[in-house]
Amino acid sequence: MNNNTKISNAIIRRLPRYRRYLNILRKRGVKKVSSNELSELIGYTASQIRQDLNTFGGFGQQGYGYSVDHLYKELNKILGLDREYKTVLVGAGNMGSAITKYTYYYKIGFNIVALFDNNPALVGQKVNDVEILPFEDLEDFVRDNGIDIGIITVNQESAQDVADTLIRGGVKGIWNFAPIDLEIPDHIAIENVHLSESLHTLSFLIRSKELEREEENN
Amino acid sequence: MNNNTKISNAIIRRLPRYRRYLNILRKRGVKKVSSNELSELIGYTASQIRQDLNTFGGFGQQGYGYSVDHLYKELNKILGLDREYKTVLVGAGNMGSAITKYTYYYKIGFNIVALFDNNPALVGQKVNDVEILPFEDLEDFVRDNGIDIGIITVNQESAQDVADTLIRGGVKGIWNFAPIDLEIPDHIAIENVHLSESLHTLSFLIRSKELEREEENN
DNA sequence: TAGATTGTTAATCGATTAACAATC
DNA sequence: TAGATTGTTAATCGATTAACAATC
Repeated sequence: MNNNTKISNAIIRRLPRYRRYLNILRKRGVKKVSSNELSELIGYTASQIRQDLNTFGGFGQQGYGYSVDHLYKELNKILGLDREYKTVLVGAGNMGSAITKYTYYYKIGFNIVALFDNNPALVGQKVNDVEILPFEDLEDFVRDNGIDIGIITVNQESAQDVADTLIRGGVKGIWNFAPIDLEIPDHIAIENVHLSESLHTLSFLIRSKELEREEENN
Repeated sequence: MNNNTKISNAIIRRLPRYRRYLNILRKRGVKKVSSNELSELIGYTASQIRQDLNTFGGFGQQGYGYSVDHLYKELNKILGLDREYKTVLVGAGNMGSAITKYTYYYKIGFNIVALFDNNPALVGQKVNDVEILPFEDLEDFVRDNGIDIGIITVNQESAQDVADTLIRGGVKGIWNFAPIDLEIPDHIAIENVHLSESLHTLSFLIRSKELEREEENN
């Protein structure tokens, strides 16, 4: 299925989006969808949609289209959403709490089983029934409980140390919110949410559109 | 400078990263840097770095390299970070509060001047000295105070309505955290932070690396 | 001046789109 | 069977890399 051919980053970024729209269709009770209909909905070309899906398998039926339900399930499998991930979060500050409540609310297989912080004032408290434990317990906890994912919501300075600890404990992936590019061995998955860079992108876009308008007025 | 040639999305996404690394060098007191040194640091090829920068102007000096300080300042200008943005946030829940405190902490020209929520229990409360106002005041507030940016941290169902209201009020850009693709007129800038899609990407990467390992063992 | 490194053109690579044969 | 739509190959487009002349 994923037959060792490296999937390009461009495709990977589109997959969760396909899934999201398929889910919408599914909830609406739509049974089948063609690449053309999907194209109108999602905004990618029909050709691209067919190409993308066909890197993973032939999920459609010629002359008919795609079964919404089937394609949705296949996308879940492709995305690895057909299983549970045991997750810990490190850095139980504002962002950490918000993320904890967020993943709790949208619970979809990412089960945060413990929070960690090195602030003694926070240790022992709970966020959504999840206890905050001291940072020094992190590595053992990860190892003993077979934790799959570590979420990093500490500051820039501690982020690499936290990542190293999580990896020593044996996590498979890291969801990083610290504004830094972590050094990570090749076999560990990493996904960054760089909020300030996102905000700077918005700033760039605002400025670009202002410049466009100025030029139009010339 | 930005002379109406459309900047590709690929380049735009790299710009904040350049800025981040230039800032690191600047703080270290480094005065000059070559595209080769930058390449080792950031991980893009030297050629790409020179290409990228030259879409905005010739910031370097042949035989010497780039002045860290000058390039950093130019990047700030390019990114529109040489000004202040008046900002409001709509949806003062967990994520909203966290984002408010976050931008407050990293304050870099994005000044959140008011929060909005339609929950009467929240209205009147404060987050970091910023008051929570009732949602029905949003449009007038945006108009009367010349708000530039609206941050959306409400749920999926209300997000489009919030966006419409912000746009009627006259914002120039929207930073959207709701898991939906907003319908936005062309002259408004939009930047999405789709956390669940980011998490799904991580899930995909974890699964991919597992598959890789399995194949190696065959 | 000689050495270094940019700015920029040309070559390559990869991703997207178009086209159409296969087939339901 | 005829019509529709996929799966897939071929053509195009755009982005990245390589190369080198310009120049500090």
